[in-house]
Amino acid sequence: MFALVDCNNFYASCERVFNPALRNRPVVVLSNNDGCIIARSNEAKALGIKMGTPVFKCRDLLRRHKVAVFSSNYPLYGDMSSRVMMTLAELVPEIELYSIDEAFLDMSSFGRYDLTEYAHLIRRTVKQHTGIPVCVGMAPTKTLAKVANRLAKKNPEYQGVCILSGQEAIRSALALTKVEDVWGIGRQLSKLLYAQKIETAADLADAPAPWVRKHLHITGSRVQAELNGKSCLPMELLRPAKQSICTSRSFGKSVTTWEELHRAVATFTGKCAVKLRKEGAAASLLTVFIGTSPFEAKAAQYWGTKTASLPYPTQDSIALQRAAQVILESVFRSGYAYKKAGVIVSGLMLVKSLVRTLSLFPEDQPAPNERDKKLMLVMDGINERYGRGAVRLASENSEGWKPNQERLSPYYTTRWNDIVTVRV
DNA sequence: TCTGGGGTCCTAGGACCC
DNA sequence: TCTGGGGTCCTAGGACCC
Repeated sequence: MFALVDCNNFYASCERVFNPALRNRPVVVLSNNDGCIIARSNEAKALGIKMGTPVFKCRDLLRRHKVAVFSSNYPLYGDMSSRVMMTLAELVPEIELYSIDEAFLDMSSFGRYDLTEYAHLIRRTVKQHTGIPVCVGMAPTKTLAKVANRLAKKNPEYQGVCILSGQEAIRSALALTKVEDVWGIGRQLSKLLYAQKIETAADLADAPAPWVRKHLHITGSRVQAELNGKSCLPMELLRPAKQSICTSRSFGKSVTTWEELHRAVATFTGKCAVKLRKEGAAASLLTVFIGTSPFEAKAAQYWGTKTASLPYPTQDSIALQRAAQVILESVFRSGYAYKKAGVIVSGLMLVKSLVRTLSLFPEDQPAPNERDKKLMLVMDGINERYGRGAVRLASENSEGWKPNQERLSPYYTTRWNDIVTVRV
């Protein structure tokens, strides 16, 4: 048996933990740049606010119902997530951190336990330790555990717990689940499935396997097998090494000058470098992209992206920024109102297993700068001790492109000065 | 005025090797 | 009229997830 533990309305719940005045009030959390609604409390869902709605389209509704609106506060959500995960890790021998608000638990060693009772214990303990409400679904495969979790969320009478063991329980759960709500079946595939009159998870489980293999490929076949109780997706206890790292933002206002765009790209590159060093990885490829707003129908549109390979794999902010500037120069076109930019590092290798490839012409080969390497260590050390951004490269500067973040709550759990803040 | 960010996996096709 | 068989690597594009 697998359990899927999923936090309810996670970001909205995080905002509530430290602000009791928000209980029973509709709460929404916005995307970066305060653009879209990306989390809603149950009260906000009941008002008909849809996931992903642009704020400007429902500003009236938010005001009318006195909805509490927050910019996203990732330091808070990340910290609350690790508290939830630490609590879960104490309750079961093996846990897979699946996303910021979800974890799979291996329940195979709980044969002698009453699973329903244990699921309720998990819920109570997480609530008590962290203040975050969760739902628990259990079933013989991960995909079925997802189905179970969804039923636990949708049906208040389940009190946050749904156990699917036995054929009958599984079959009726599948009949109640629309095919587009199955994990791994997105918009495009459900369109294809509906055209074949495959409308529920039960229909998909019963569909001819060769047809599924042909049209939904290997991943779809696995989903089908998992719905039929055959476990294909094992627990993944170690997070696999990252293959790419991306930092990108929409801008608070349009950016037209080279200087502002350069500052943004330098900042994103610096953030990628920090993430690389945290991952213990070095990048051999660097991508820079910049673009105008696709929503401005009348304005001139431009989307520029370019990838360059680096002379040697590196995690050095300075080397990466130099390379990023060269790429930016080649994609930059003046005369456009830029709204977004980003940097991707890829071709990652773990530093500890890095073997330097020597050049046939060593005198031409650019060499890593040993002094800068030490500088990075010192910078990371200072920022670790005194807080993110305590020291940075001068090129990293948010002037001119800073995203909107008007409704930010305090960093309740990660910044001393914010801990004493009381908000009503 | 105002529309997110960060990832993964799979497939097909092209270029190349012997 | 007729032109092999067995591979790898890379990239772009499309699908999915949270």
